[in-house]
Amino acid sequence: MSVRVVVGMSGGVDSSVAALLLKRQGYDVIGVFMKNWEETGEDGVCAAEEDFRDVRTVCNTIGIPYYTVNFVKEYWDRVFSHFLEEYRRGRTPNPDILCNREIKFRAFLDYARSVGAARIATGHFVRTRENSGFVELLRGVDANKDQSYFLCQLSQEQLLPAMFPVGGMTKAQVREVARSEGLATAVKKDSTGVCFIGERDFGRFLQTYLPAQPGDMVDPDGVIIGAHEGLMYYTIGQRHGLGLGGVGEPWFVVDKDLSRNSLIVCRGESLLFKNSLEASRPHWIAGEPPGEQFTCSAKIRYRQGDVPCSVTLSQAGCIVEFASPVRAVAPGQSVVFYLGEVCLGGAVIERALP
RNA sequence: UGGGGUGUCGCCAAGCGGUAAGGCACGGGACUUUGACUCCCGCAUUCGCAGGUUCGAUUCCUGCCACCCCAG
Repeated sequence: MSVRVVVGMSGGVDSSVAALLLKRQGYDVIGVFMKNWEETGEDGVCAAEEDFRDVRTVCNTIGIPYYTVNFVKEYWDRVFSHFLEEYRRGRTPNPDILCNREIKFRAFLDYARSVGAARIATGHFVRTRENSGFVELLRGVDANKDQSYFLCQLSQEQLLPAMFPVGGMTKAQVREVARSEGLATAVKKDSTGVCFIGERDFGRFLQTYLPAQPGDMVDPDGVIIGAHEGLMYYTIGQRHGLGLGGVGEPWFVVDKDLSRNSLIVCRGESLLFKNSLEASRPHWIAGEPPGEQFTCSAKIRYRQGDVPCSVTLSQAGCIVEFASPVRAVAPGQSVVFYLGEVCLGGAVIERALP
């Protein structure tokens, strides 16, 4: 009896190929499509329906059974409500990091076990490696698609049963395998936007859940130079959508003043560069931090090169000091730590330090 | 109602007789499993208005209008 693996299939190429590879390797593969969001997209079309059709087609091609599991309530309770709360506080959350911790590698893992599977797999571009009894999370081989940033909150318990069949491949190789095997998703465009929710007019999307509170746009000296529609619509480092013209360099959001409901903007980016930050609730994939104080590298947003830094654990969380300034430290986003190829874990950014 | 100055795209701003630079904003696209950033493309047949001179005017002249400044 071969080992049963439940593959989380999104309807995209990566998870399609992940399922295919596992099947080839002789596993007892079951494809499962997660439905985590109810509403239809802006065009009125339910993208999830199309995605499930693709999952069905691909599973038929590979020759594996497929099912759907509904985590709409779990997603709302454990991910989306927190997402809204963060925006309400004027912060910029990363729902997908939470989604991985709470849904894809928790609710989904529980589900897999309930159907007799010891392991789960996804199409994430990451790798794992066993090192003296621990599972390490490694960056994906394709540096351009590495998704370890999004998995920074996973624990040993979650990583141990996880398999990432495409983590050692490049995106081009994944597509080539899909093409040569005749998988329906071979040339399907990569999905973007919040996972399970998709590409949206973000302002309008937020507006349906949170009330907008217009206020002033002020420069660093406090001079009012415009009006904003609601602090939640902007994030630190943002340039567009401010509607501010005039002389010289473009304007950027450099800070938010919640007490005055004002958006602080400035011409040029110089004020956006910071040397250190404070983050809360650090999570270590190994279960323990490397030390009370240590050096590593870190990135403060997805698809950004990591910068050498030193991390010092503190009462509130940790202080991260960078070797070179980082641009646009945004509270609510995650700072994720790396030691070479190994993703150590991450913490939630609370504030930039001067 | 004496003097001086200025009126070019939503905002700045080149241009000074030869047939409207550029930046910001904005729109579209690319990139992207967050939000952002970035990149690419687009964006004034028209230069406050009306006349005149000229082969030809945003550029010269006249008048009018508007705004600004200094005087009062």
